[in-house]
Amino acid sequence: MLQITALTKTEAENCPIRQILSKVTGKWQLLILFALQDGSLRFGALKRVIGDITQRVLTENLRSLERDGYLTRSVDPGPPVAVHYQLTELGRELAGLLETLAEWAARNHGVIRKARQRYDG
Amino acid sequence: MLQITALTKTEAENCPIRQILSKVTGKWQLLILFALQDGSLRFGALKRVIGDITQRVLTENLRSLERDGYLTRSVDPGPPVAVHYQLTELGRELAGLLETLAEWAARNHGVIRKARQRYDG
DNA sequence: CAGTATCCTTTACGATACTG
DNA sequence: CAGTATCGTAAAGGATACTG
Repeated sequence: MLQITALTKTEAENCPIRQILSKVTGKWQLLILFALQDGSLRFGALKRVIGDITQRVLTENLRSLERDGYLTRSVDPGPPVAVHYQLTELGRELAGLLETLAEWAARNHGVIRKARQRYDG
Repeated sequence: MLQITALTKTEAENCPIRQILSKVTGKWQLLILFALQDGSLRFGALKRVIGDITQRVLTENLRSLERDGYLTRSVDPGPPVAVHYQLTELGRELAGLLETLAEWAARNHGVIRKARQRYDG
């Protein structure tokens, strides 16, 4: 098992596990992976499914996920052009793990909300 | 299952699952949970174990995790004072799930690094 | 349709100094 | 020892306008 704590600043920057986990960080990557679990989607559809993401941010996050190999981007030159995004096997694996996390969150959100109220009071 | 996509901006802000997952977001919460998995630690020890976190940021993140009920803070008034942080059952559950994720990252970081090189080239 | 470009705000984080 | 206070930086994100 690789070490991810007790690291100096430069070690931490080069830690591959931290780099990967930092991708799950951020509001959007997880939601994008979820949205693509049922099959490929075009840019516009993806934007509608997620709902509250801007075009610029969606593009940014798609590029980042594509770079790491979680999804593929394929252009069907029209006109009009149609760009399809689809999870890779790696992306499906990660999406599955994150879904476990989301299900846990769904089961426990009541408890957590109460904890917050207690702390704030 | 609660819905976490296709939400308006205000729905998203009130989505309990998104709120919980946003806690895993950020560089530090996950590392703090990991550091406390083997038992309680004092503030200073926790800081040393993580290595590259500042005092201010550690405090901030500990308060946030305490607020959600993932850990408890107990003060042993000295002098000198000693403050112990310890995972709750909820915290241990979350830490376990995140460890699964970290192990997956450890197994796949080679593949991901290669994907990045291909994309950048 | 699927983006870019620009500008702005917010949030996280870092560095350093100080304190009961 | 375990913080708080203050200041500054950087990255993420939001809003809006424009384009092949």
